[in-house]
Amino acid sequence: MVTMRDVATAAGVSPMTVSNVLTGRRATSPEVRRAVLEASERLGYRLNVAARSLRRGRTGVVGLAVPSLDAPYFGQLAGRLAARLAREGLRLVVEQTGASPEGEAAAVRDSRGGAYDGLVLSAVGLGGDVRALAGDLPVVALGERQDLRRVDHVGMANIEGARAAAALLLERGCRRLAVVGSPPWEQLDEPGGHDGDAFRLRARGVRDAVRAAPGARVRAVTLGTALEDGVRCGRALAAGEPVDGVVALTDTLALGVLRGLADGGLRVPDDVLVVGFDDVREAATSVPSLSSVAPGHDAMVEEVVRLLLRRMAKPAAAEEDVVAPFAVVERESTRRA
Amino acid sequence: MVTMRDVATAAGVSPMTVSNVLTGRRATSPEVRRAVLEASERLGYRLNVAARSLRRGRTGVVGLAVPSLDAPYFGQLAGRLAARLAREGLRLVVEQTGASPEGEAAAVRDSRGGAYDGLVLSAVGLGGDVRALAGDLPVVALGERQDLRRVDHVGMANIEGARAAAALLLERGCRRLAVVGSPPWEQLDEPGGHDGDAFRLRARGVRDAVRAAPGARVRAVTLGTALEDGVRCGRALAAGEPVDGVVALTDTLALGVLRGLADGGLRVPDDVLVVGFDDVREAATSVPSLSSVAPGHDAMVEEVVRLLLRRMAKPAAAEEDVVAPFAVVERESTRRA
DNA sequence: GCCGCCTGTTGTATCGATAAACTCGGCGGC
DNA sequence: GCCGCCGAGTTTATCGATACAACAGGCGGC
Repeated sequence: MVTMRDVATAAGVSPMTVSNVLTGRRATSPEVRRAVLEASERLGYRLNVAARSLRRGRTGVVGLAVPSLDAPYFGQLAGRLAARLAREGLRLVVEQTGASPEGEAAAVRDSRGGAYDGLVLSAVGLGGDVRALAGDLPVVALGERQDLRRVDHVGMANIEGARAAAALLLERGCRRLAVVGSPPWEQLDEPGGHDGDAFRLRARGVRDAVRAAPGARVRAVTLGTALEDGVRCGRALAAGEPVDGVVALTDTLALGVLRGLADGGLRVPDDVLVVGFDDVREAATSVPSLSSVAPGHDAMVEEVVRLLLRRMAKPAAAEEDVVAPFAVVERESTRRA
Repeated sequence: MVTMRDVATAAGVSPMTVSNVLTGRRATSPEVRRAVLEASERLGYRLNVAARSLRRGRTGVVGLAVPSLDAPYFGQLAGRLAARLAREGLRLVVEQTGASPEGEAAAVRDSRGGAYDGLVLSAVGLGGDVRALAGDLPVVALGERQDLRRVDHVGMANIEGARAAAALLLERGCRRLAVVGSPPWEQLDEPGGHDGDAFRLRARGVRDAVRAAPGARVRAVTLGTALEDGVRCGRALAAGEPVDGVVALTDTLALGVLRGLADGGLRVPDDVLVVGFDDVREAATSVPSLSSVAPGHDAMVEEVVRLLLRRMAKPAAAEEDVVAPFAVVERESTRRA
């Protein structure tokens, strides 16, 4: 392996000068600079990032821990965040937690080893005192565990957004709704275990809207959260007691539901209206295109970066909890003929 | 920051003993082990990965560089690969190259800094001597640049797969085909610039199949490679000279085409048949579901890991170039009523 | 003409973990 | 009863880059 010392020897200067030339942190004479760059090029020198970050105590890398990499929502989040952080001179690396509290805790703990200057944690299961786990590592949480304490947090308007989504269906005349992805109805207000997760909050929003609509009913159908689970829910809905509107708590589920309803012979929007949540890119181009709650992706990414940079600069700053503005985007899946 | 020395002092042993207890590389007495673990826990000790990898020369991390994180194909690849590498005790981190040769070259160069023990490069634009760029870093390339020299490579059966996809349409009676995502037809055999990329290879496969079918014609429609570009292609096809079969060179394009054709009032499969390539998860659940060429994802991941581990163990081994077996998966989009 | 200052360069110590060599008490073998 | 060996632990040196202080030399000011 070629080290700075090798380059220094080849260029006839000290290692420190090589460092100065390559980082540009100190002035160097043009001749020396040229000699160093030439030697570095010729030897194929590569800076050792482990050595640098050991010495500097920083890496210039931000981690993003997501439940799974193959869900469109997280992929799109990662893409946006990577692009935004690049503008700050930071690299993003993404890793997968497997959607388990243990995986998420491990991601936080491991990140304290100094591999990242900061961590964006898209938590679905982890609760409790994340700050204690994170130590002095700057962490910004996404997702909706109410008991994510003492960390900066960027949230969505889950309740309000879902309420608006359900209200849209009700406005379009639906009276027999189904919620796909909701926890069992009777658990919505229980504290404990999963209190505060996005699914529960969104389900509450739907319930609120239904309660406010005279004559409307709603039932929960839940078989998981993956695309294929949505398909199964859609089939179950087509086969069971008739419904005229479906609120799917994520777009991934909603896209599955579209498929499942088609399997069961129901047409959207002719027989049933469907609305999703998250406004993933695919929602705009599915057949039929999917109405969805857009949680303000760009604003969220902006806030995540702002909070992260602020905490990296001021470790002791007070925690912030911000919620991005949402919008309901109406598309074919809720448009009455 | 709590270091090993701090833990050692607290436990009344030497730092080396702490290291031995925590890594388990040497036997230690039960009492000492307990004392060390207790102290480590109490002080909230976290191993510094920079220091470890500086000393060890390895990190236990494999990098995956993909053009973009928000394309379903790459997200799904990342998910699969992460899961598979976890079984080998390796972590995967993913980064985005922006689909540019510069971004890809930068990913390779940066990875030589010792951040990763190996790199999986999903290249779309990078050509030339990747080995020279990579130096001693183990690299396994995915994607189809023919001039990716002197690196291990896991490929798809692009020509054969695309030929089979087109053959499927021809078998179903299509005679006026369109290829979406193809380079301009007259460039298919040109050497140079982009010779060998997946789109060109796949387009050639389509051409081969059409040439072998008496009376069949084909034209290329290309406006980009993103989902939205597929939509525009679909609309253009619906508006232009009639076609009865579409080969989209990626599933992402194909899903867009389905939407675009619907916009143009054409029904799939009644008016037009559509087949994609990649067999992303969404293909199984779109409406209509999408026939696609499955490039053998699991086999590919298996081979990638095998080649990577082999090269990490034997840096001087001869380069291998393997191609996974493909299969055409037929779904609704090519099924005649 | 001497002094302080500025610019460019160099030694030295250090970041934290660990490989390798070394120490020491106990124990079985001949 | 002595020797060599083994297990458990310690010491020392090192991985590669860089913060920091020290240092050489040129130059303008009084």
